[in-house]
Amino acid sequence: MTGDRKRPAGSVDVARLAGVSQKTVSRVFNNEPRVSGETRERVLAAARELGYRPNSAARALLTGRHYRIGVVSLGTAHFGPSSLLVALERAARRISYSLSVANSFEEDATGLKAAVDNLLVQGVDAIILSEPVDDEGGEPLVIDVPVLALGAAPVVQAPTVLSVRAAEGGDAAAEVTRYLLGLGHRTVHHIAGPPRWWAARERRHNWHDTLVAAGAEVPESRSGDWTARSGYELGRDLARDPDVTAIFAANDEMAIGVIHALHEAGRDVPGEVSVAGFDDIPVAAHVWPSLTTVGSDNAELAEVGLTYLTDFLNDPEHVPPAPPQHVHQMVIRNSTARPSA
Amino acid sequence: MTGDRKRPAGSVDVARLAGVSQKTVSRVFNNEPRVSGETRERVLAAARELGYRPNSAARALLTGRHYRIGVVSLGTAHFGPSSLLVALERAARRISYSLSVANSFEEDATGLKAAVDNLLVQGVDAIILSEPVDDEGGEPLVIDVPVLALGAAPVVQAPTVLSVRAAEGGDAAAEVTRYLLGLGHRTVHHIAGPPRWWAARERRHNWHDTLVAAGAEVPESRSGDWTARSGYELGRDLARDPDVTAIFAANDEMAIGVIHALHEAGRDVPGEVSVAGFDDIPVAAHVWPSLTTVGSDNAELAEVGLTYLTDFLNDPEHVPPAPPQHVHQMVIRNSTARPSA
DNA sequence: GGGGAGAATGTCTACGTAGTCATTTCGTGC
DNA sequence: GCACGAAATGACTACGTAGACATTCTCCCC
Repeated sequence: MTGDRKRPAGSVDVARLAGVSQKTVSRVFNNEPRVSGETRERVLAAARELGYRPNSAARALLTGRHYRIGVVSLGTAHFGPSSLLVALERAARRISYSLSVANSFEEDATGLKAAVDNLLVQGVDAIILSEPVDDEGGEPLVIDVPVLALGAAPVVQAPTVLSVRAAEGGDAAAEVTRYLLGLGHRTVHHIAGPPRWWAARERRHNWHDTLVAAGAEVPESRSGDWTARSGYELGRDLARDPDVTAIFAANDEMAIGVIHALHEAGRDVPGEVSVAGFDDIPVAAHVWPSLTTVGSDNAELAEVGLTYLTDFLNDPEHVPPAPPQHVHQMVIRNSTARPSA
Repeated sequence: MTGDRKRPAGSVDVARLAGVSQKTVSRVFNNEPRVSGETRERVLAAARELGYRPNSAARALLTGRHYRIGVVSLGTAHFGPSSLLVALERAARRISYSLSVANSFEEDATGLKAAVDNLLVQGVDAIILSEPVDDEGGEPLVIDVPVLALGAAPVVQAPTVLSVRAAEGGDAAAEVTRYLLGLGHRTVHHIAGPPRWWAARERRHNWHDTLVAAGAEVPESRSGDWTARSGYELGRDLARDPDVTAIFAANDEMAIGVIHALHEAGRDVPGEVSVAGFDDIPVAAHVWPSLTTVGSDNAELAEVGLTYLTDFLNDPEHVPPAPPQHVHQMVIRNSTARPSA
């Protein structure tokens, strides 16, 4: 009945059907004020009949705005990045933006640049670096749209670089380390994340400084790759050392791997060795023993960061003075205890 | 030195600098054959100097192709969907497509429609439904681009609906159930996923049919929400029932929750109760006890599905006769064993 | 050296929308 | 009933690219 439409209806078709000019259709769909209620109704009815949908490409061509934000995530399905991505999409959609994703894969040295280029080519109004890594190559990444870095500001050259920082005194890694020392452990061993990652370096750094400040011996730390498997492998070495009574892993999955290794070696957790993780992944409360860890509210981080970013996009002159902050929350469960004896 | 460019360079600017026509620039950037090597060089040099990047919006406006694929994922950070998303992006980028994500949130009944609309508005060449859920409303979802359903074909009305199916005889849930029965368990209890989810229904269905085929009693199954917490809560009930000796959870996280509940109730796993999961998440090998589960190669699923889809987009007349298939692989670990006496 | 084929490049145009500015319509006061 | 400002609408145009078609150039052969 409606006739087959070879190509989708445009605002001109809607205008013809509604008996108005194309410009008026444009006005209706952009919620411009100078349109009478009756005309608006008529246009909307016509649009509905034709199944009209504004052409985003034409709009972007003309205005230069895409209403799309690119997110550089990492090529992993770890809980942190994944939940952040979900939260970002949700926050973006609420303000009528859409999200494009590009992953920077660990094994590919040029991954970050390739991911960013992929986003720039398709047209994005800004780029969010979720869990940034540093480019090893040394030459800074050139990005010609504003950048929001979540958690850190890596070496990028962009018109504007915004960031969401950890709250003052909210060094979560330090808090965990202090907590373990406070239980009576002589020192705390650390299993770090890959050093390329800003988050991994920061956690290691805070752990290190906390030990030094407390006058505790600083054991050598070794780096895993965030996976439970890497935690397991590094954990087997630690399990052999009877002096090890407390281990802080840079994320929960490695912590779970460490506990696995300790179990296998016959060392009780937390009886002989305390283990703490980082992230508070959903299973952390349900593994055996349940994991002491630090959670962060990724939903809020995404919401706050995205608002900060789009506020800037809408009014670049008016950069908020202070970047928003992000807080962590330690959760004490059963994988940590006072040292025996 | 390069002078400030208020707006980014276009192909016209490049053409002027290179001393050629705009159309020739277009040819170079589209790898068209009729361009001499020397001209190509000159154009590329000019483009480099100006920092030229083809305007995707203009191209999309003219050609109607966006080289962008929309993925409807779910608003969760579970391993299955997340790893699939990562794999899809990787596969898409390899063939010069980009990916837009929209999440359909569980709590929002209109989530699926809203997610799809968000994708359609921004312009995508096709939509991938990862882990589809059925719209409860009953009225089918109308999508005016081709759709690829991974794992199932939900009720959508689209010009083309492709799907990737489970391989023949690859009923992974059936395989797990048979395996548990084969160990000597009288029957197998099941903790299902949310019934809206196609995957949850299918696993439950296969579990059910396998029990019936084996002449085993079919216990009532209850549904969780994929989280470890829901598995824990449902598991507490099962832990009280001494007849329960084998439990098959619809995903690994719920299985971990179930084991938690059993531990708490003092029931040994796998000594008294065997528990199997589904997905083979990375920590499954490292929890205590390590988890018997079923893994699937999401990277391959993404690769195969995306190739199938883009082949179709490039040549719609030539639909491959049979949809590609997807295989699962059972991994037996320490959470399952023969029933004790 | 004229002709011709094919390679290389150019000209012109349309895609669908929103900005700019012009024009029409409406309501109000006198 | 006329002037006048504001509200409502319209006409025209540009955005950056690629398709269709035209034109020029190159090389080779008789």
